[in-house]
Amino acid sequence: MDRMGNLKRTHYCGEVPLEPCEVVVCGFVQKIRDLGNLIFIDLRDRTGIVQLAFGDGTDPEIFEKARGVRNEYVLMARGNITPRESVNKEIRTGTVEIRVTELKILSKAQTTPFEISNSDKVNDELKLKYRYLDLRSKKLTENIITRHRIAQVTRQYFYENGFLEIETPMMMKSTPEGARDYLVPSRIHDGKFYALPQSPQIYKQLLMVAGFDRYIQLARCFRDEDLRADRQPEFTQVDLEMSFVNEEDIRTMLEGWVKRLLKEIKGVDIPTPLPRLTFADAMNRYGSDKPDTRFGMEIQDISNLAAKTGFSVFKSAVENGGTVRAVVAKNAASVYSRKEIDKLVEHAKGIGAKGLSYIRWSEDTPSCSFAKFLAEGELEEMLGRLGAEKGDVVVIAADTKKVVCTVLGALRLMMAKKLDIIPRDRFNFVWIVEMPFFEFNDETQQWEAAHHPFTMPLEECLPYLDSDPEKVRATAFDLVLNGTELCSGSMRITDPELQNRMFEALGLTDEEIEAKFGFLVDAYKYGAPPHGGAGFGLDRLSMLLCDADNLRDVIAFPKVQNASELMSGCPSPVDEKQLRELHIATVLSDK
RNA sequence: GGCCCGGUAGUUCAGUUGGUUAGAACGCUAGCCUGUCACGCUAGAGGUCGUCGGUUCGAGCCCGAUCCGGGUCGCCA
Repeated sequence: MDRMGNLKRTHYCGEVPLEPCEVVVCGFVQKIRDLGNLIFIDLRDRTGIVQLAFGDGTDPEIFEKARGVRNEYVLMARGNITPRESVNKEIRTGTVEIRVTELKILSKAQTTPFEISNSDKVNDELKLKYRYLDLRSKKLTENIITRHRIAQVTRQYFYENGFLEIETPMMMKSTPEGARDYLVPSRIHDGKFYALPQSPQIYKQLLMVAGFDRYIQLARCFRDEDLRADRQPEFTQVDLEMSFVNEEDIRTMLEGWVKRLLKEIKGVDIPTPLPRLTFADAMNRYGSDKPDTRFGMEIQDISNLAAKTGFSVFKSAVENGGTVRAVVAKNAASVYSRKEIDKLVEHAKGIGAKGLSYIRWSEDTPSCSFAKFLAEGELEEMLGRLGAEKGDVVVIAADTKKVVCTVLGALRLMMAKKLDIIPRDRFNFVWIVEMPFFEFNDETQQWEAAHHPFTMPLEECLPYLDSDPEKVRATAFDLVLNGTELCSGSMRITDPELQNRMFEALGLTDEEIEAKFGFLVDAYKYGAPPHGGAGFGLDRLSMLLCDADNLRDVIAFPKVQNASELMSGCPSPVDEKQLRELHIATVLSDK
């Protein structure tokens, strides 16, 4: 193996000049093509690939050395950029090659457990165990670099707008409301714990009280909850807070940022202001608080029509204050056979529906699951009202409004995916505004705060706070992109009395309020600018801008479904000695 | 915690009704090859069929349990 010595890299592989000159490049061996008296090596670094050529005038000693090179060896090569005899149009440097005059093998490599250039197809478990190898792949390298650029544009934008980047503590007070905390035991304080932040929420509000006026942080956040494709236990949030603004001002600021990002990262112009939907509209039309608006198939209310029929399921739903609604899937009859529709029905039941009615119109006569309850002409009237035509499939749910919307919202998405009618490379942002302040918990049969307890209700809703929780809406808003929730924001409560009422509404006693949030309530007694802000999921945003469908593809060292990391094997047991120092005794579960 | 999917050479996969020595491609090793870029040709090595148990004369295949990974529901104020 060689040392670099005095040799210095002059160019990255993917960025070499395309005219004759001498260069020094470094990188990993992507591919070797040995033709006997002629050897080609594709050398790869984070910028791309360049071809090294040996033979035809190469010093015999260097040629012999090149013969010993294997995939993923780390090389440094000096040589002359020379036009190629035949061009590779796939890569930027495809018109040239480097005739090597000096070759250093800086590191050898064992045969890798999978081929880097083919890693797309390899099982995730293996790739995650050797994450550092998978990160060499083109896709992950590009994603990680794109993420860097997103962070860079983000900082630039907010700096330009007068935001200060301020770090908040990673070890903070545990506040068990909401998601589970990751705890950090204290060695010095027997039996006491820090928590890792679920978000810097309280600190950033206190920064406003401290007068910093505009704050931004690319903040690491931690939640000890189960994972999903779009949920990691450890994630990064573009966290910001502004003083002397209203929620409209916050949204405008965010829109400017989103517009800049899409332009600089994707080269796409998105019109601002971004469209907005009230929470109620989103639920009514899309059955979701994070609607994918890239396609239609909106939910239609046919309650009054359905109530007239002889179908008792429809009638009783409406009579009991519920609703009957439908989604029409255009030209779906060929894809949705009876069997496929049965699957839909099963799925609907899995998410809370008692059943599902449908009309499948493939032949001249539509086949309708509740036809025998209908009088002459009623089916035609229904189809006409829904705008359904031959070839379409209609699914109908009858239940409480909440169940109907949720079920049809899920089916709408499912069917659209299967029918492949969702346009890719569209960026449909939508604000969800006028979020409800409380939500009804079916289990406890109580109204509970839908957001964190610092969220300000809408001014006009304050009178209903105690009397009529259902009517109270919050200053909270979400930003949704293509059906993924990216951002949550709101104005904050700065009135200590109102804040105390909120804590009480959450079921906290005075003692608990004092112990957990006393410092925050106190802070607001010393002069607090009106303020609000938002937290924006950087990982999810990166995922969407990289056209990835899993957060793992935009996080360098992600965790898997059971929250462990396959490469290092954490979490792992620790020494007895460490536990004793931390005053910790473990109680293992039966398993 | 529930439901669904997956686990066979290093990798991606195939494997018939339960039946002889478990195959292919890529990768790897060796040899040949002066313009390749999915280089080509020849030969070779490489397997605890995730693990444990059961049924059977006989299990990659059937049954049970379990581990690992993925998706999803619950959960994520």
